[in-house]
Amino acid sequence: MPELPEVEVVRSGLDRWVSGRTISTVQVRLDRSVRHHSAGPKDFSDRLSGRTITSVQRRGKFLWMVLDDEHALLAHLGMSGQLLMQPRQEPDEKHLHVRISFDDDAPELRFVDQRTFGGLRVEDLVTEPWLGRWVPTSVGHIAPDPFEPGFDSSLVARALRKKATGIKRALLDQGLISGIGNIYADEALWLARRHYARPTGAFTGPQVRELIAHAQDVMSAALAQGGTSFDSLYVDVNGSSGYFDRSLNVYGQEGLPCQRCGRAIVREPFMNRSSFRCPGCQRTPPNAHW
DNA sequence: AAGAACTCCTGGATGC
DNA sequence: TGCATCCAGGAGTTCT
Repeated sequence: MPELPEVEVVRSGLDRWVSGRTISTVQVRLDRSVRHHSAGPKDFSDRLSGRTITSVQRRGKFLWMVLDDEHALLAHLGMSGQLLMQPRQEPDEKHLHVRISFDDDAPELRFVDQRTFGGLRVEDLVTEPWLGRWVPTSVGHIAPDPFEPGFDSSLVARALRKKATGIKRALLDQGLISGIGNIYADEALWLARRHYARPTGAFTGPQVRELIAHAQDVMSAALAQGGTSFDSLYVDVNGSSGYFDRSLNVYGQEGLPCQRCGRAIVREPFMNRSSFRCPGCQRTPPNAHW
């Protein structure tokens, strides 16, 4: 499941493969994959034909290709989305939903997505309120991620402490800080020895900043691993595969001993999914906000 | 209006 | 063995 590090691997790969190239035709094979493009699949294709991609950018888990007409092709990978560079003669993947062809002989760009939570859309660019950065319309409410120049953890801490909710809900709130998903939230909380239901209001500013620093650390480590294996035609999303086994301390580790205290990691229902924590070093706080 | 719940989806894993 | 159920979860939508 792509979170910030996995999306960044895709972004950097795409930047190398598609920047400067001109789109010839776009084939939408599954309308659902462009469902957020309000004007429909035909308009989606029409707006891309003839456009040249100037750069590939990212905020949190959103990535977009800036076009030469001041619009952007925005992509979100959802749970299982992949953006692949494939030679034209390569057989279609089972879940190939959108094919973007270029006016040259180099590989085409394919959007492949088994669970179809991801999608593509063409949007205007707008100025967002935190850094004044030029982003696609629907990214306008997504807060800066910890790797952006100008990211201000003090600002995040102030906003977060004002929320009436639990700390993990806040970490997952892309309007507060973006890029963090279920995996890295659990890992950052373990590193900071915090329970996921600790109320945001119980945190001091420095405690929030420490937690954010841990999130940065774990995502940097993941990015370092995902980045190493990427040097082929294949712009992949499973940067998680190598990372999963080696470095995760709590996520998916139910029943295994905590690397700090030896207590068995527990899995608990949370927001219709799961939270993993060590019952020894991440104690349930008073006034827990589930 | 903020915060929480619900919803979308597929296929591998699990249970009987 | 085969069928049914569970489970993964990002973010837009709907609810309270």
